[in-house]
Amino acid sequence: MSEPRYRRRKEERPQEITDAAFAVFAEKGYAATRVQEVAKRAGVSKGLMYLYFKTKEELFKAVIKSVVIRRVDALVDVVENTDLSSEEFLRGPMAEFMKRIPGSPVAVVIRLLLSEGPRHPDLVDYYWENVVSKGLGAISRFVERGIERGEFRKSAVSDLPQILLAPMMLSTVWNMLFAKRRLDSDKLIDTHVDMLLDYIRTETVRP
Amino acid sequence: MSEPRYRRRKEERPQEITDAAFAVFAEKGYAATRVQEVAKRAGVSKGLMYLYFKTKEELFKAVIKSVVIRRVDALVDVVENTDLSSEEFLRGPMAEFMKRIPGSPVAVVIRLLLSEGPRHPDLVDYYWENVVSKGLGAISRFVERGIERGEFRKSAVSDLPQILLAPMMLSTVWNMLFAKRRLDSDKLIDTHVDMLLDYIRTETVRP
Amino acid sequence: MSEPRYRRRKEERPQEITDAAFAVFAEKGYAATRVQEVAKRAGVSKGLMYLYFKTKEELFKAVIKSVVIRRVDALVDVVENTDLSSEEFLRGPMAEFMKRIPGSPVAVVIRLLLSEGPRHPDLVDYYWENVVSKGLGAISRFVERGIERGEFRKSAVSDLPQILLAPMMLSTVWNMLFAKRRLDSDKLIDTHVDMLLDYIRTETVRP
Amino acid sequence: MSEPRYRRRKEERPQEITDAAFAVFAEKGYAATRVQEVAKRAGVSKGLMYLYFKTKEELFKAVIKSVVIRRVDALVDVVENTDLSSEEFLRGPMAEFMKRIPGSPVAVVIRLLLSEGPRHPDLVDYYWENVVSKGLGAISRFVERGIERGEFRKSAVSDLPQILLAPMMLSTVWNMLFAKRRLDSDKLIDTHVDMLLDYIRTETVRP
DNA sequence: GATGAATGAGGATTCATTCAT
DNA sequence: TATGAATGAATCCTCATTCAT
Repeated sequence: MSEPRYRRRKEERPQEITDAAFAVFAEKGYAATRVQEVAKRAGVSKGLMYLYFKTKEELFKAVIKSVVIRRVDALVDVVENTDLSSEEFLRGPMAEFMKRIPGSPVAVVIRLLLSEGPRHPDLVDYYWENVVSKGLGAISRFVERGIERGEFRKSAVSDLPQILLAPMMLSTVWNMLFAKRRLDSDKLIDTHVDMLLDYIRTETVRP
Repeated sequence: MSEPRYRRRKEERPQEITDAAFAVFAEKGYAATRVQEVAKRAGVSKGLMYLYFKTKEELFKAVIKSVVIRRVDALVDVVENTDLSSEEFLRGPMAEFMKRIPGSPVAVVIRLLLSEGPRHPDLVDYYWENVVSKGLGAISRFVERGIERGEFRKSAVSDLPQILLAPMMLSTVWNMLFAKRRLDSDKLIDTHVDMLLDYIRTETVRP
Repeated sequence: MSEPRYRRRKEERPQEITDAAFAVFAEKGYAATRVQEVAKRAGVSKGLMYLYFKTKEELFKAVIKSVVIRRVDALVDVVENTDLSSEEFLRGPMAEFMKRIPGSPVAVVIRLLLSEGPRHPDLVDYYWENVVSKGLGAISRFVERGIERGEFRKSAVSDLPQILLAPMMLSTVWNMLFAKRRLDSDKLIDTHVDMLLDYIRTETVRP
Repeated sequence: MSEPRYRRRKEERPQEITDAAFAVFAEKGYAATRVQEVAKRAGVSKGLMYLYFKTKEELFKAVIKSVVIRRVDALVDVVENTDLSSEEFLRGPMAEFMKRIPGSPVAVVIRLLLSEGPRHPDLVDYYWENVVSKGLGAISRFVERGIERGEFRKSAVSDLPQILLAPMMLSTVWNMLFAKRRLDSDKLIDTHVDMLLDYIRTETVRP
């Protein structure tokens, strides 16, 4: 009697729409994206979209947030709860994480925020609070812990957690701009981690 | 003796227009920029714009190129002709250069290319050939020269000149997104140069 | 209780729009017609026009075709299926047909094709194939049949079906140019038919 | 000292401009003609054109009139002063005249008047008075004279001088529309003259 | 709830005309 | 005079949003 499939779709609609929207925004950017096109990809009528999202801008915000929400705390949790040594953590989970970013939805979000950010300061704030500040906080704590444990020495890195992320950022931008000129993103990040460890490790490894 | 309605200034117009266009594009991005608005800022009528640039797109390309043209070879020349030691050069002119980028028109170009690039592959190619490939080439040669001179050891950096630019890139993106959350860009770059030198220098300095 | 802002009438719209467009094109010609004005006359918004016709040109073509389609085969059928004698047919249905043209939409189409034809060769071809060539073919067959039946003699008219239509054409152009200087179109055509019959009939009527 | 070539050009300018304008109008029609393009073809600057013709419309009128002025009275004179028999005149000079029209500037004028006429009633009046009414008047007088001389019988043709011009008109329109589908214009006119003579001649020629 | 027909403000572009040089 | 740089009204077309069905 009941129509569970229909009911189910109804609940999943917003997600389906933001997914479709994400895909189109990623491809064309905000301005060049037609609401119509998003509706089509979501398999939904234009009118229905406006039932869930009052304007194109609101849809845009929902898209950004939906991507962010799914990622937040992914890394943070691991940082706090790992029992690896600092070096092992950096070379392992941390490097893995950084290598994944350039090809991930986060890259798309960065691009979208770069172009639309100025007109959506609230979105930027949202991104800052939920992603960047949390992430940087975790890195800072990680470095402090390394120092406390005697694994790391004191250095400017303590105040500049961003330095860890620099190659990830470069790789992300590179991929978006010069996709056809390959950059060995993994090697870049590994080398940077090597370099960083040489720099902040207490025991000197090089002979 | 009323003011003349306009001045004839054929020579200066293109520059005046691209300058105004750069400002507006920087502020609003390509899509959100109205040709009308550019005209207004250039102190020129809408119609005149089309006398110098056939379409909005052509204007966009001209703007990008005008920025690029003015910068090209700035760094490259110095790299080739300096008589500083490799370390001095890195800490001096090279660091200076990298510190200037985030606040320069180049940052704007990067943002514009990130959002409009996919629809203007020729522009991206242009940027690649005139800026990125030249710059990376110069860095590569600089590293090789350091090795030949016995100042640097062989390392992954030889194949990854990008690693040198990573903090500059991060700083650039950071500034565009989080202008209000200050990042000590200079310290970031200096620290990175320290780290890099530690990594590739032949004589170990740390005790 | 207020009037609805608009009605949904997908089926009727194209016809309504081409009808309105025909009227405006007839009055002002293609170039001087504003899409806006057509919309207004059709009681429709500007935007809706573009839902049914992608460009002003496409609308133009649709208008021409809609007029043509409604007329095609009107005469042709009668020619093929009449059981009147050739003379009766010429003086009756054929003369009737020719007298109607100058005041009909076909006259407007001719005017539009004359001014816009060079830029729409496909339209001219369409008009040729669907109207002119069919019509001339029918006239040719009619003359041949008259000869076979012994009603008409062989003459240059067999190869020049256009000669029959000459006064119709003159009348059409006259009306469009000199509407205010009356031309007795009917008498012109009747006289021409008289003349033609005298010329091609086998039995000499005049004493 | 003096600059005769310069002076001479100055006097010929209006003619040169209307000639160039005629060519462009003939090719593109009034609306699609750019003043710029006319200036270019006349080898003159845009600004100078406006010294001779205050607006594009005025230029248009001048063009029409310049064509008309050169033709007026061409035929008329001959009609009045010939010493040929009526039949000889019809088969000779008159037929020649009609055969020339379809390929002459007059054809262009007709096309232009058809499309722009409604917005230039004064031009149409001008054309009427200087060309059509004179021409028709001459034909009428010619027919009357034939009757007086006993060469022609009384007929409807007396009141319908247009009937003589019908094939010329058809040929003219045909050429403008269907240039690529050849019509034997000369044969059409000759046949029509045959037909007409058979119709209005007093002595019956056919056996 | 769904749909997509209908709306109309907004933006790029053209081109007749003006006017500083 | 003669030029063509400069103007801006006018026009086509797009697309986010609404709303009758």
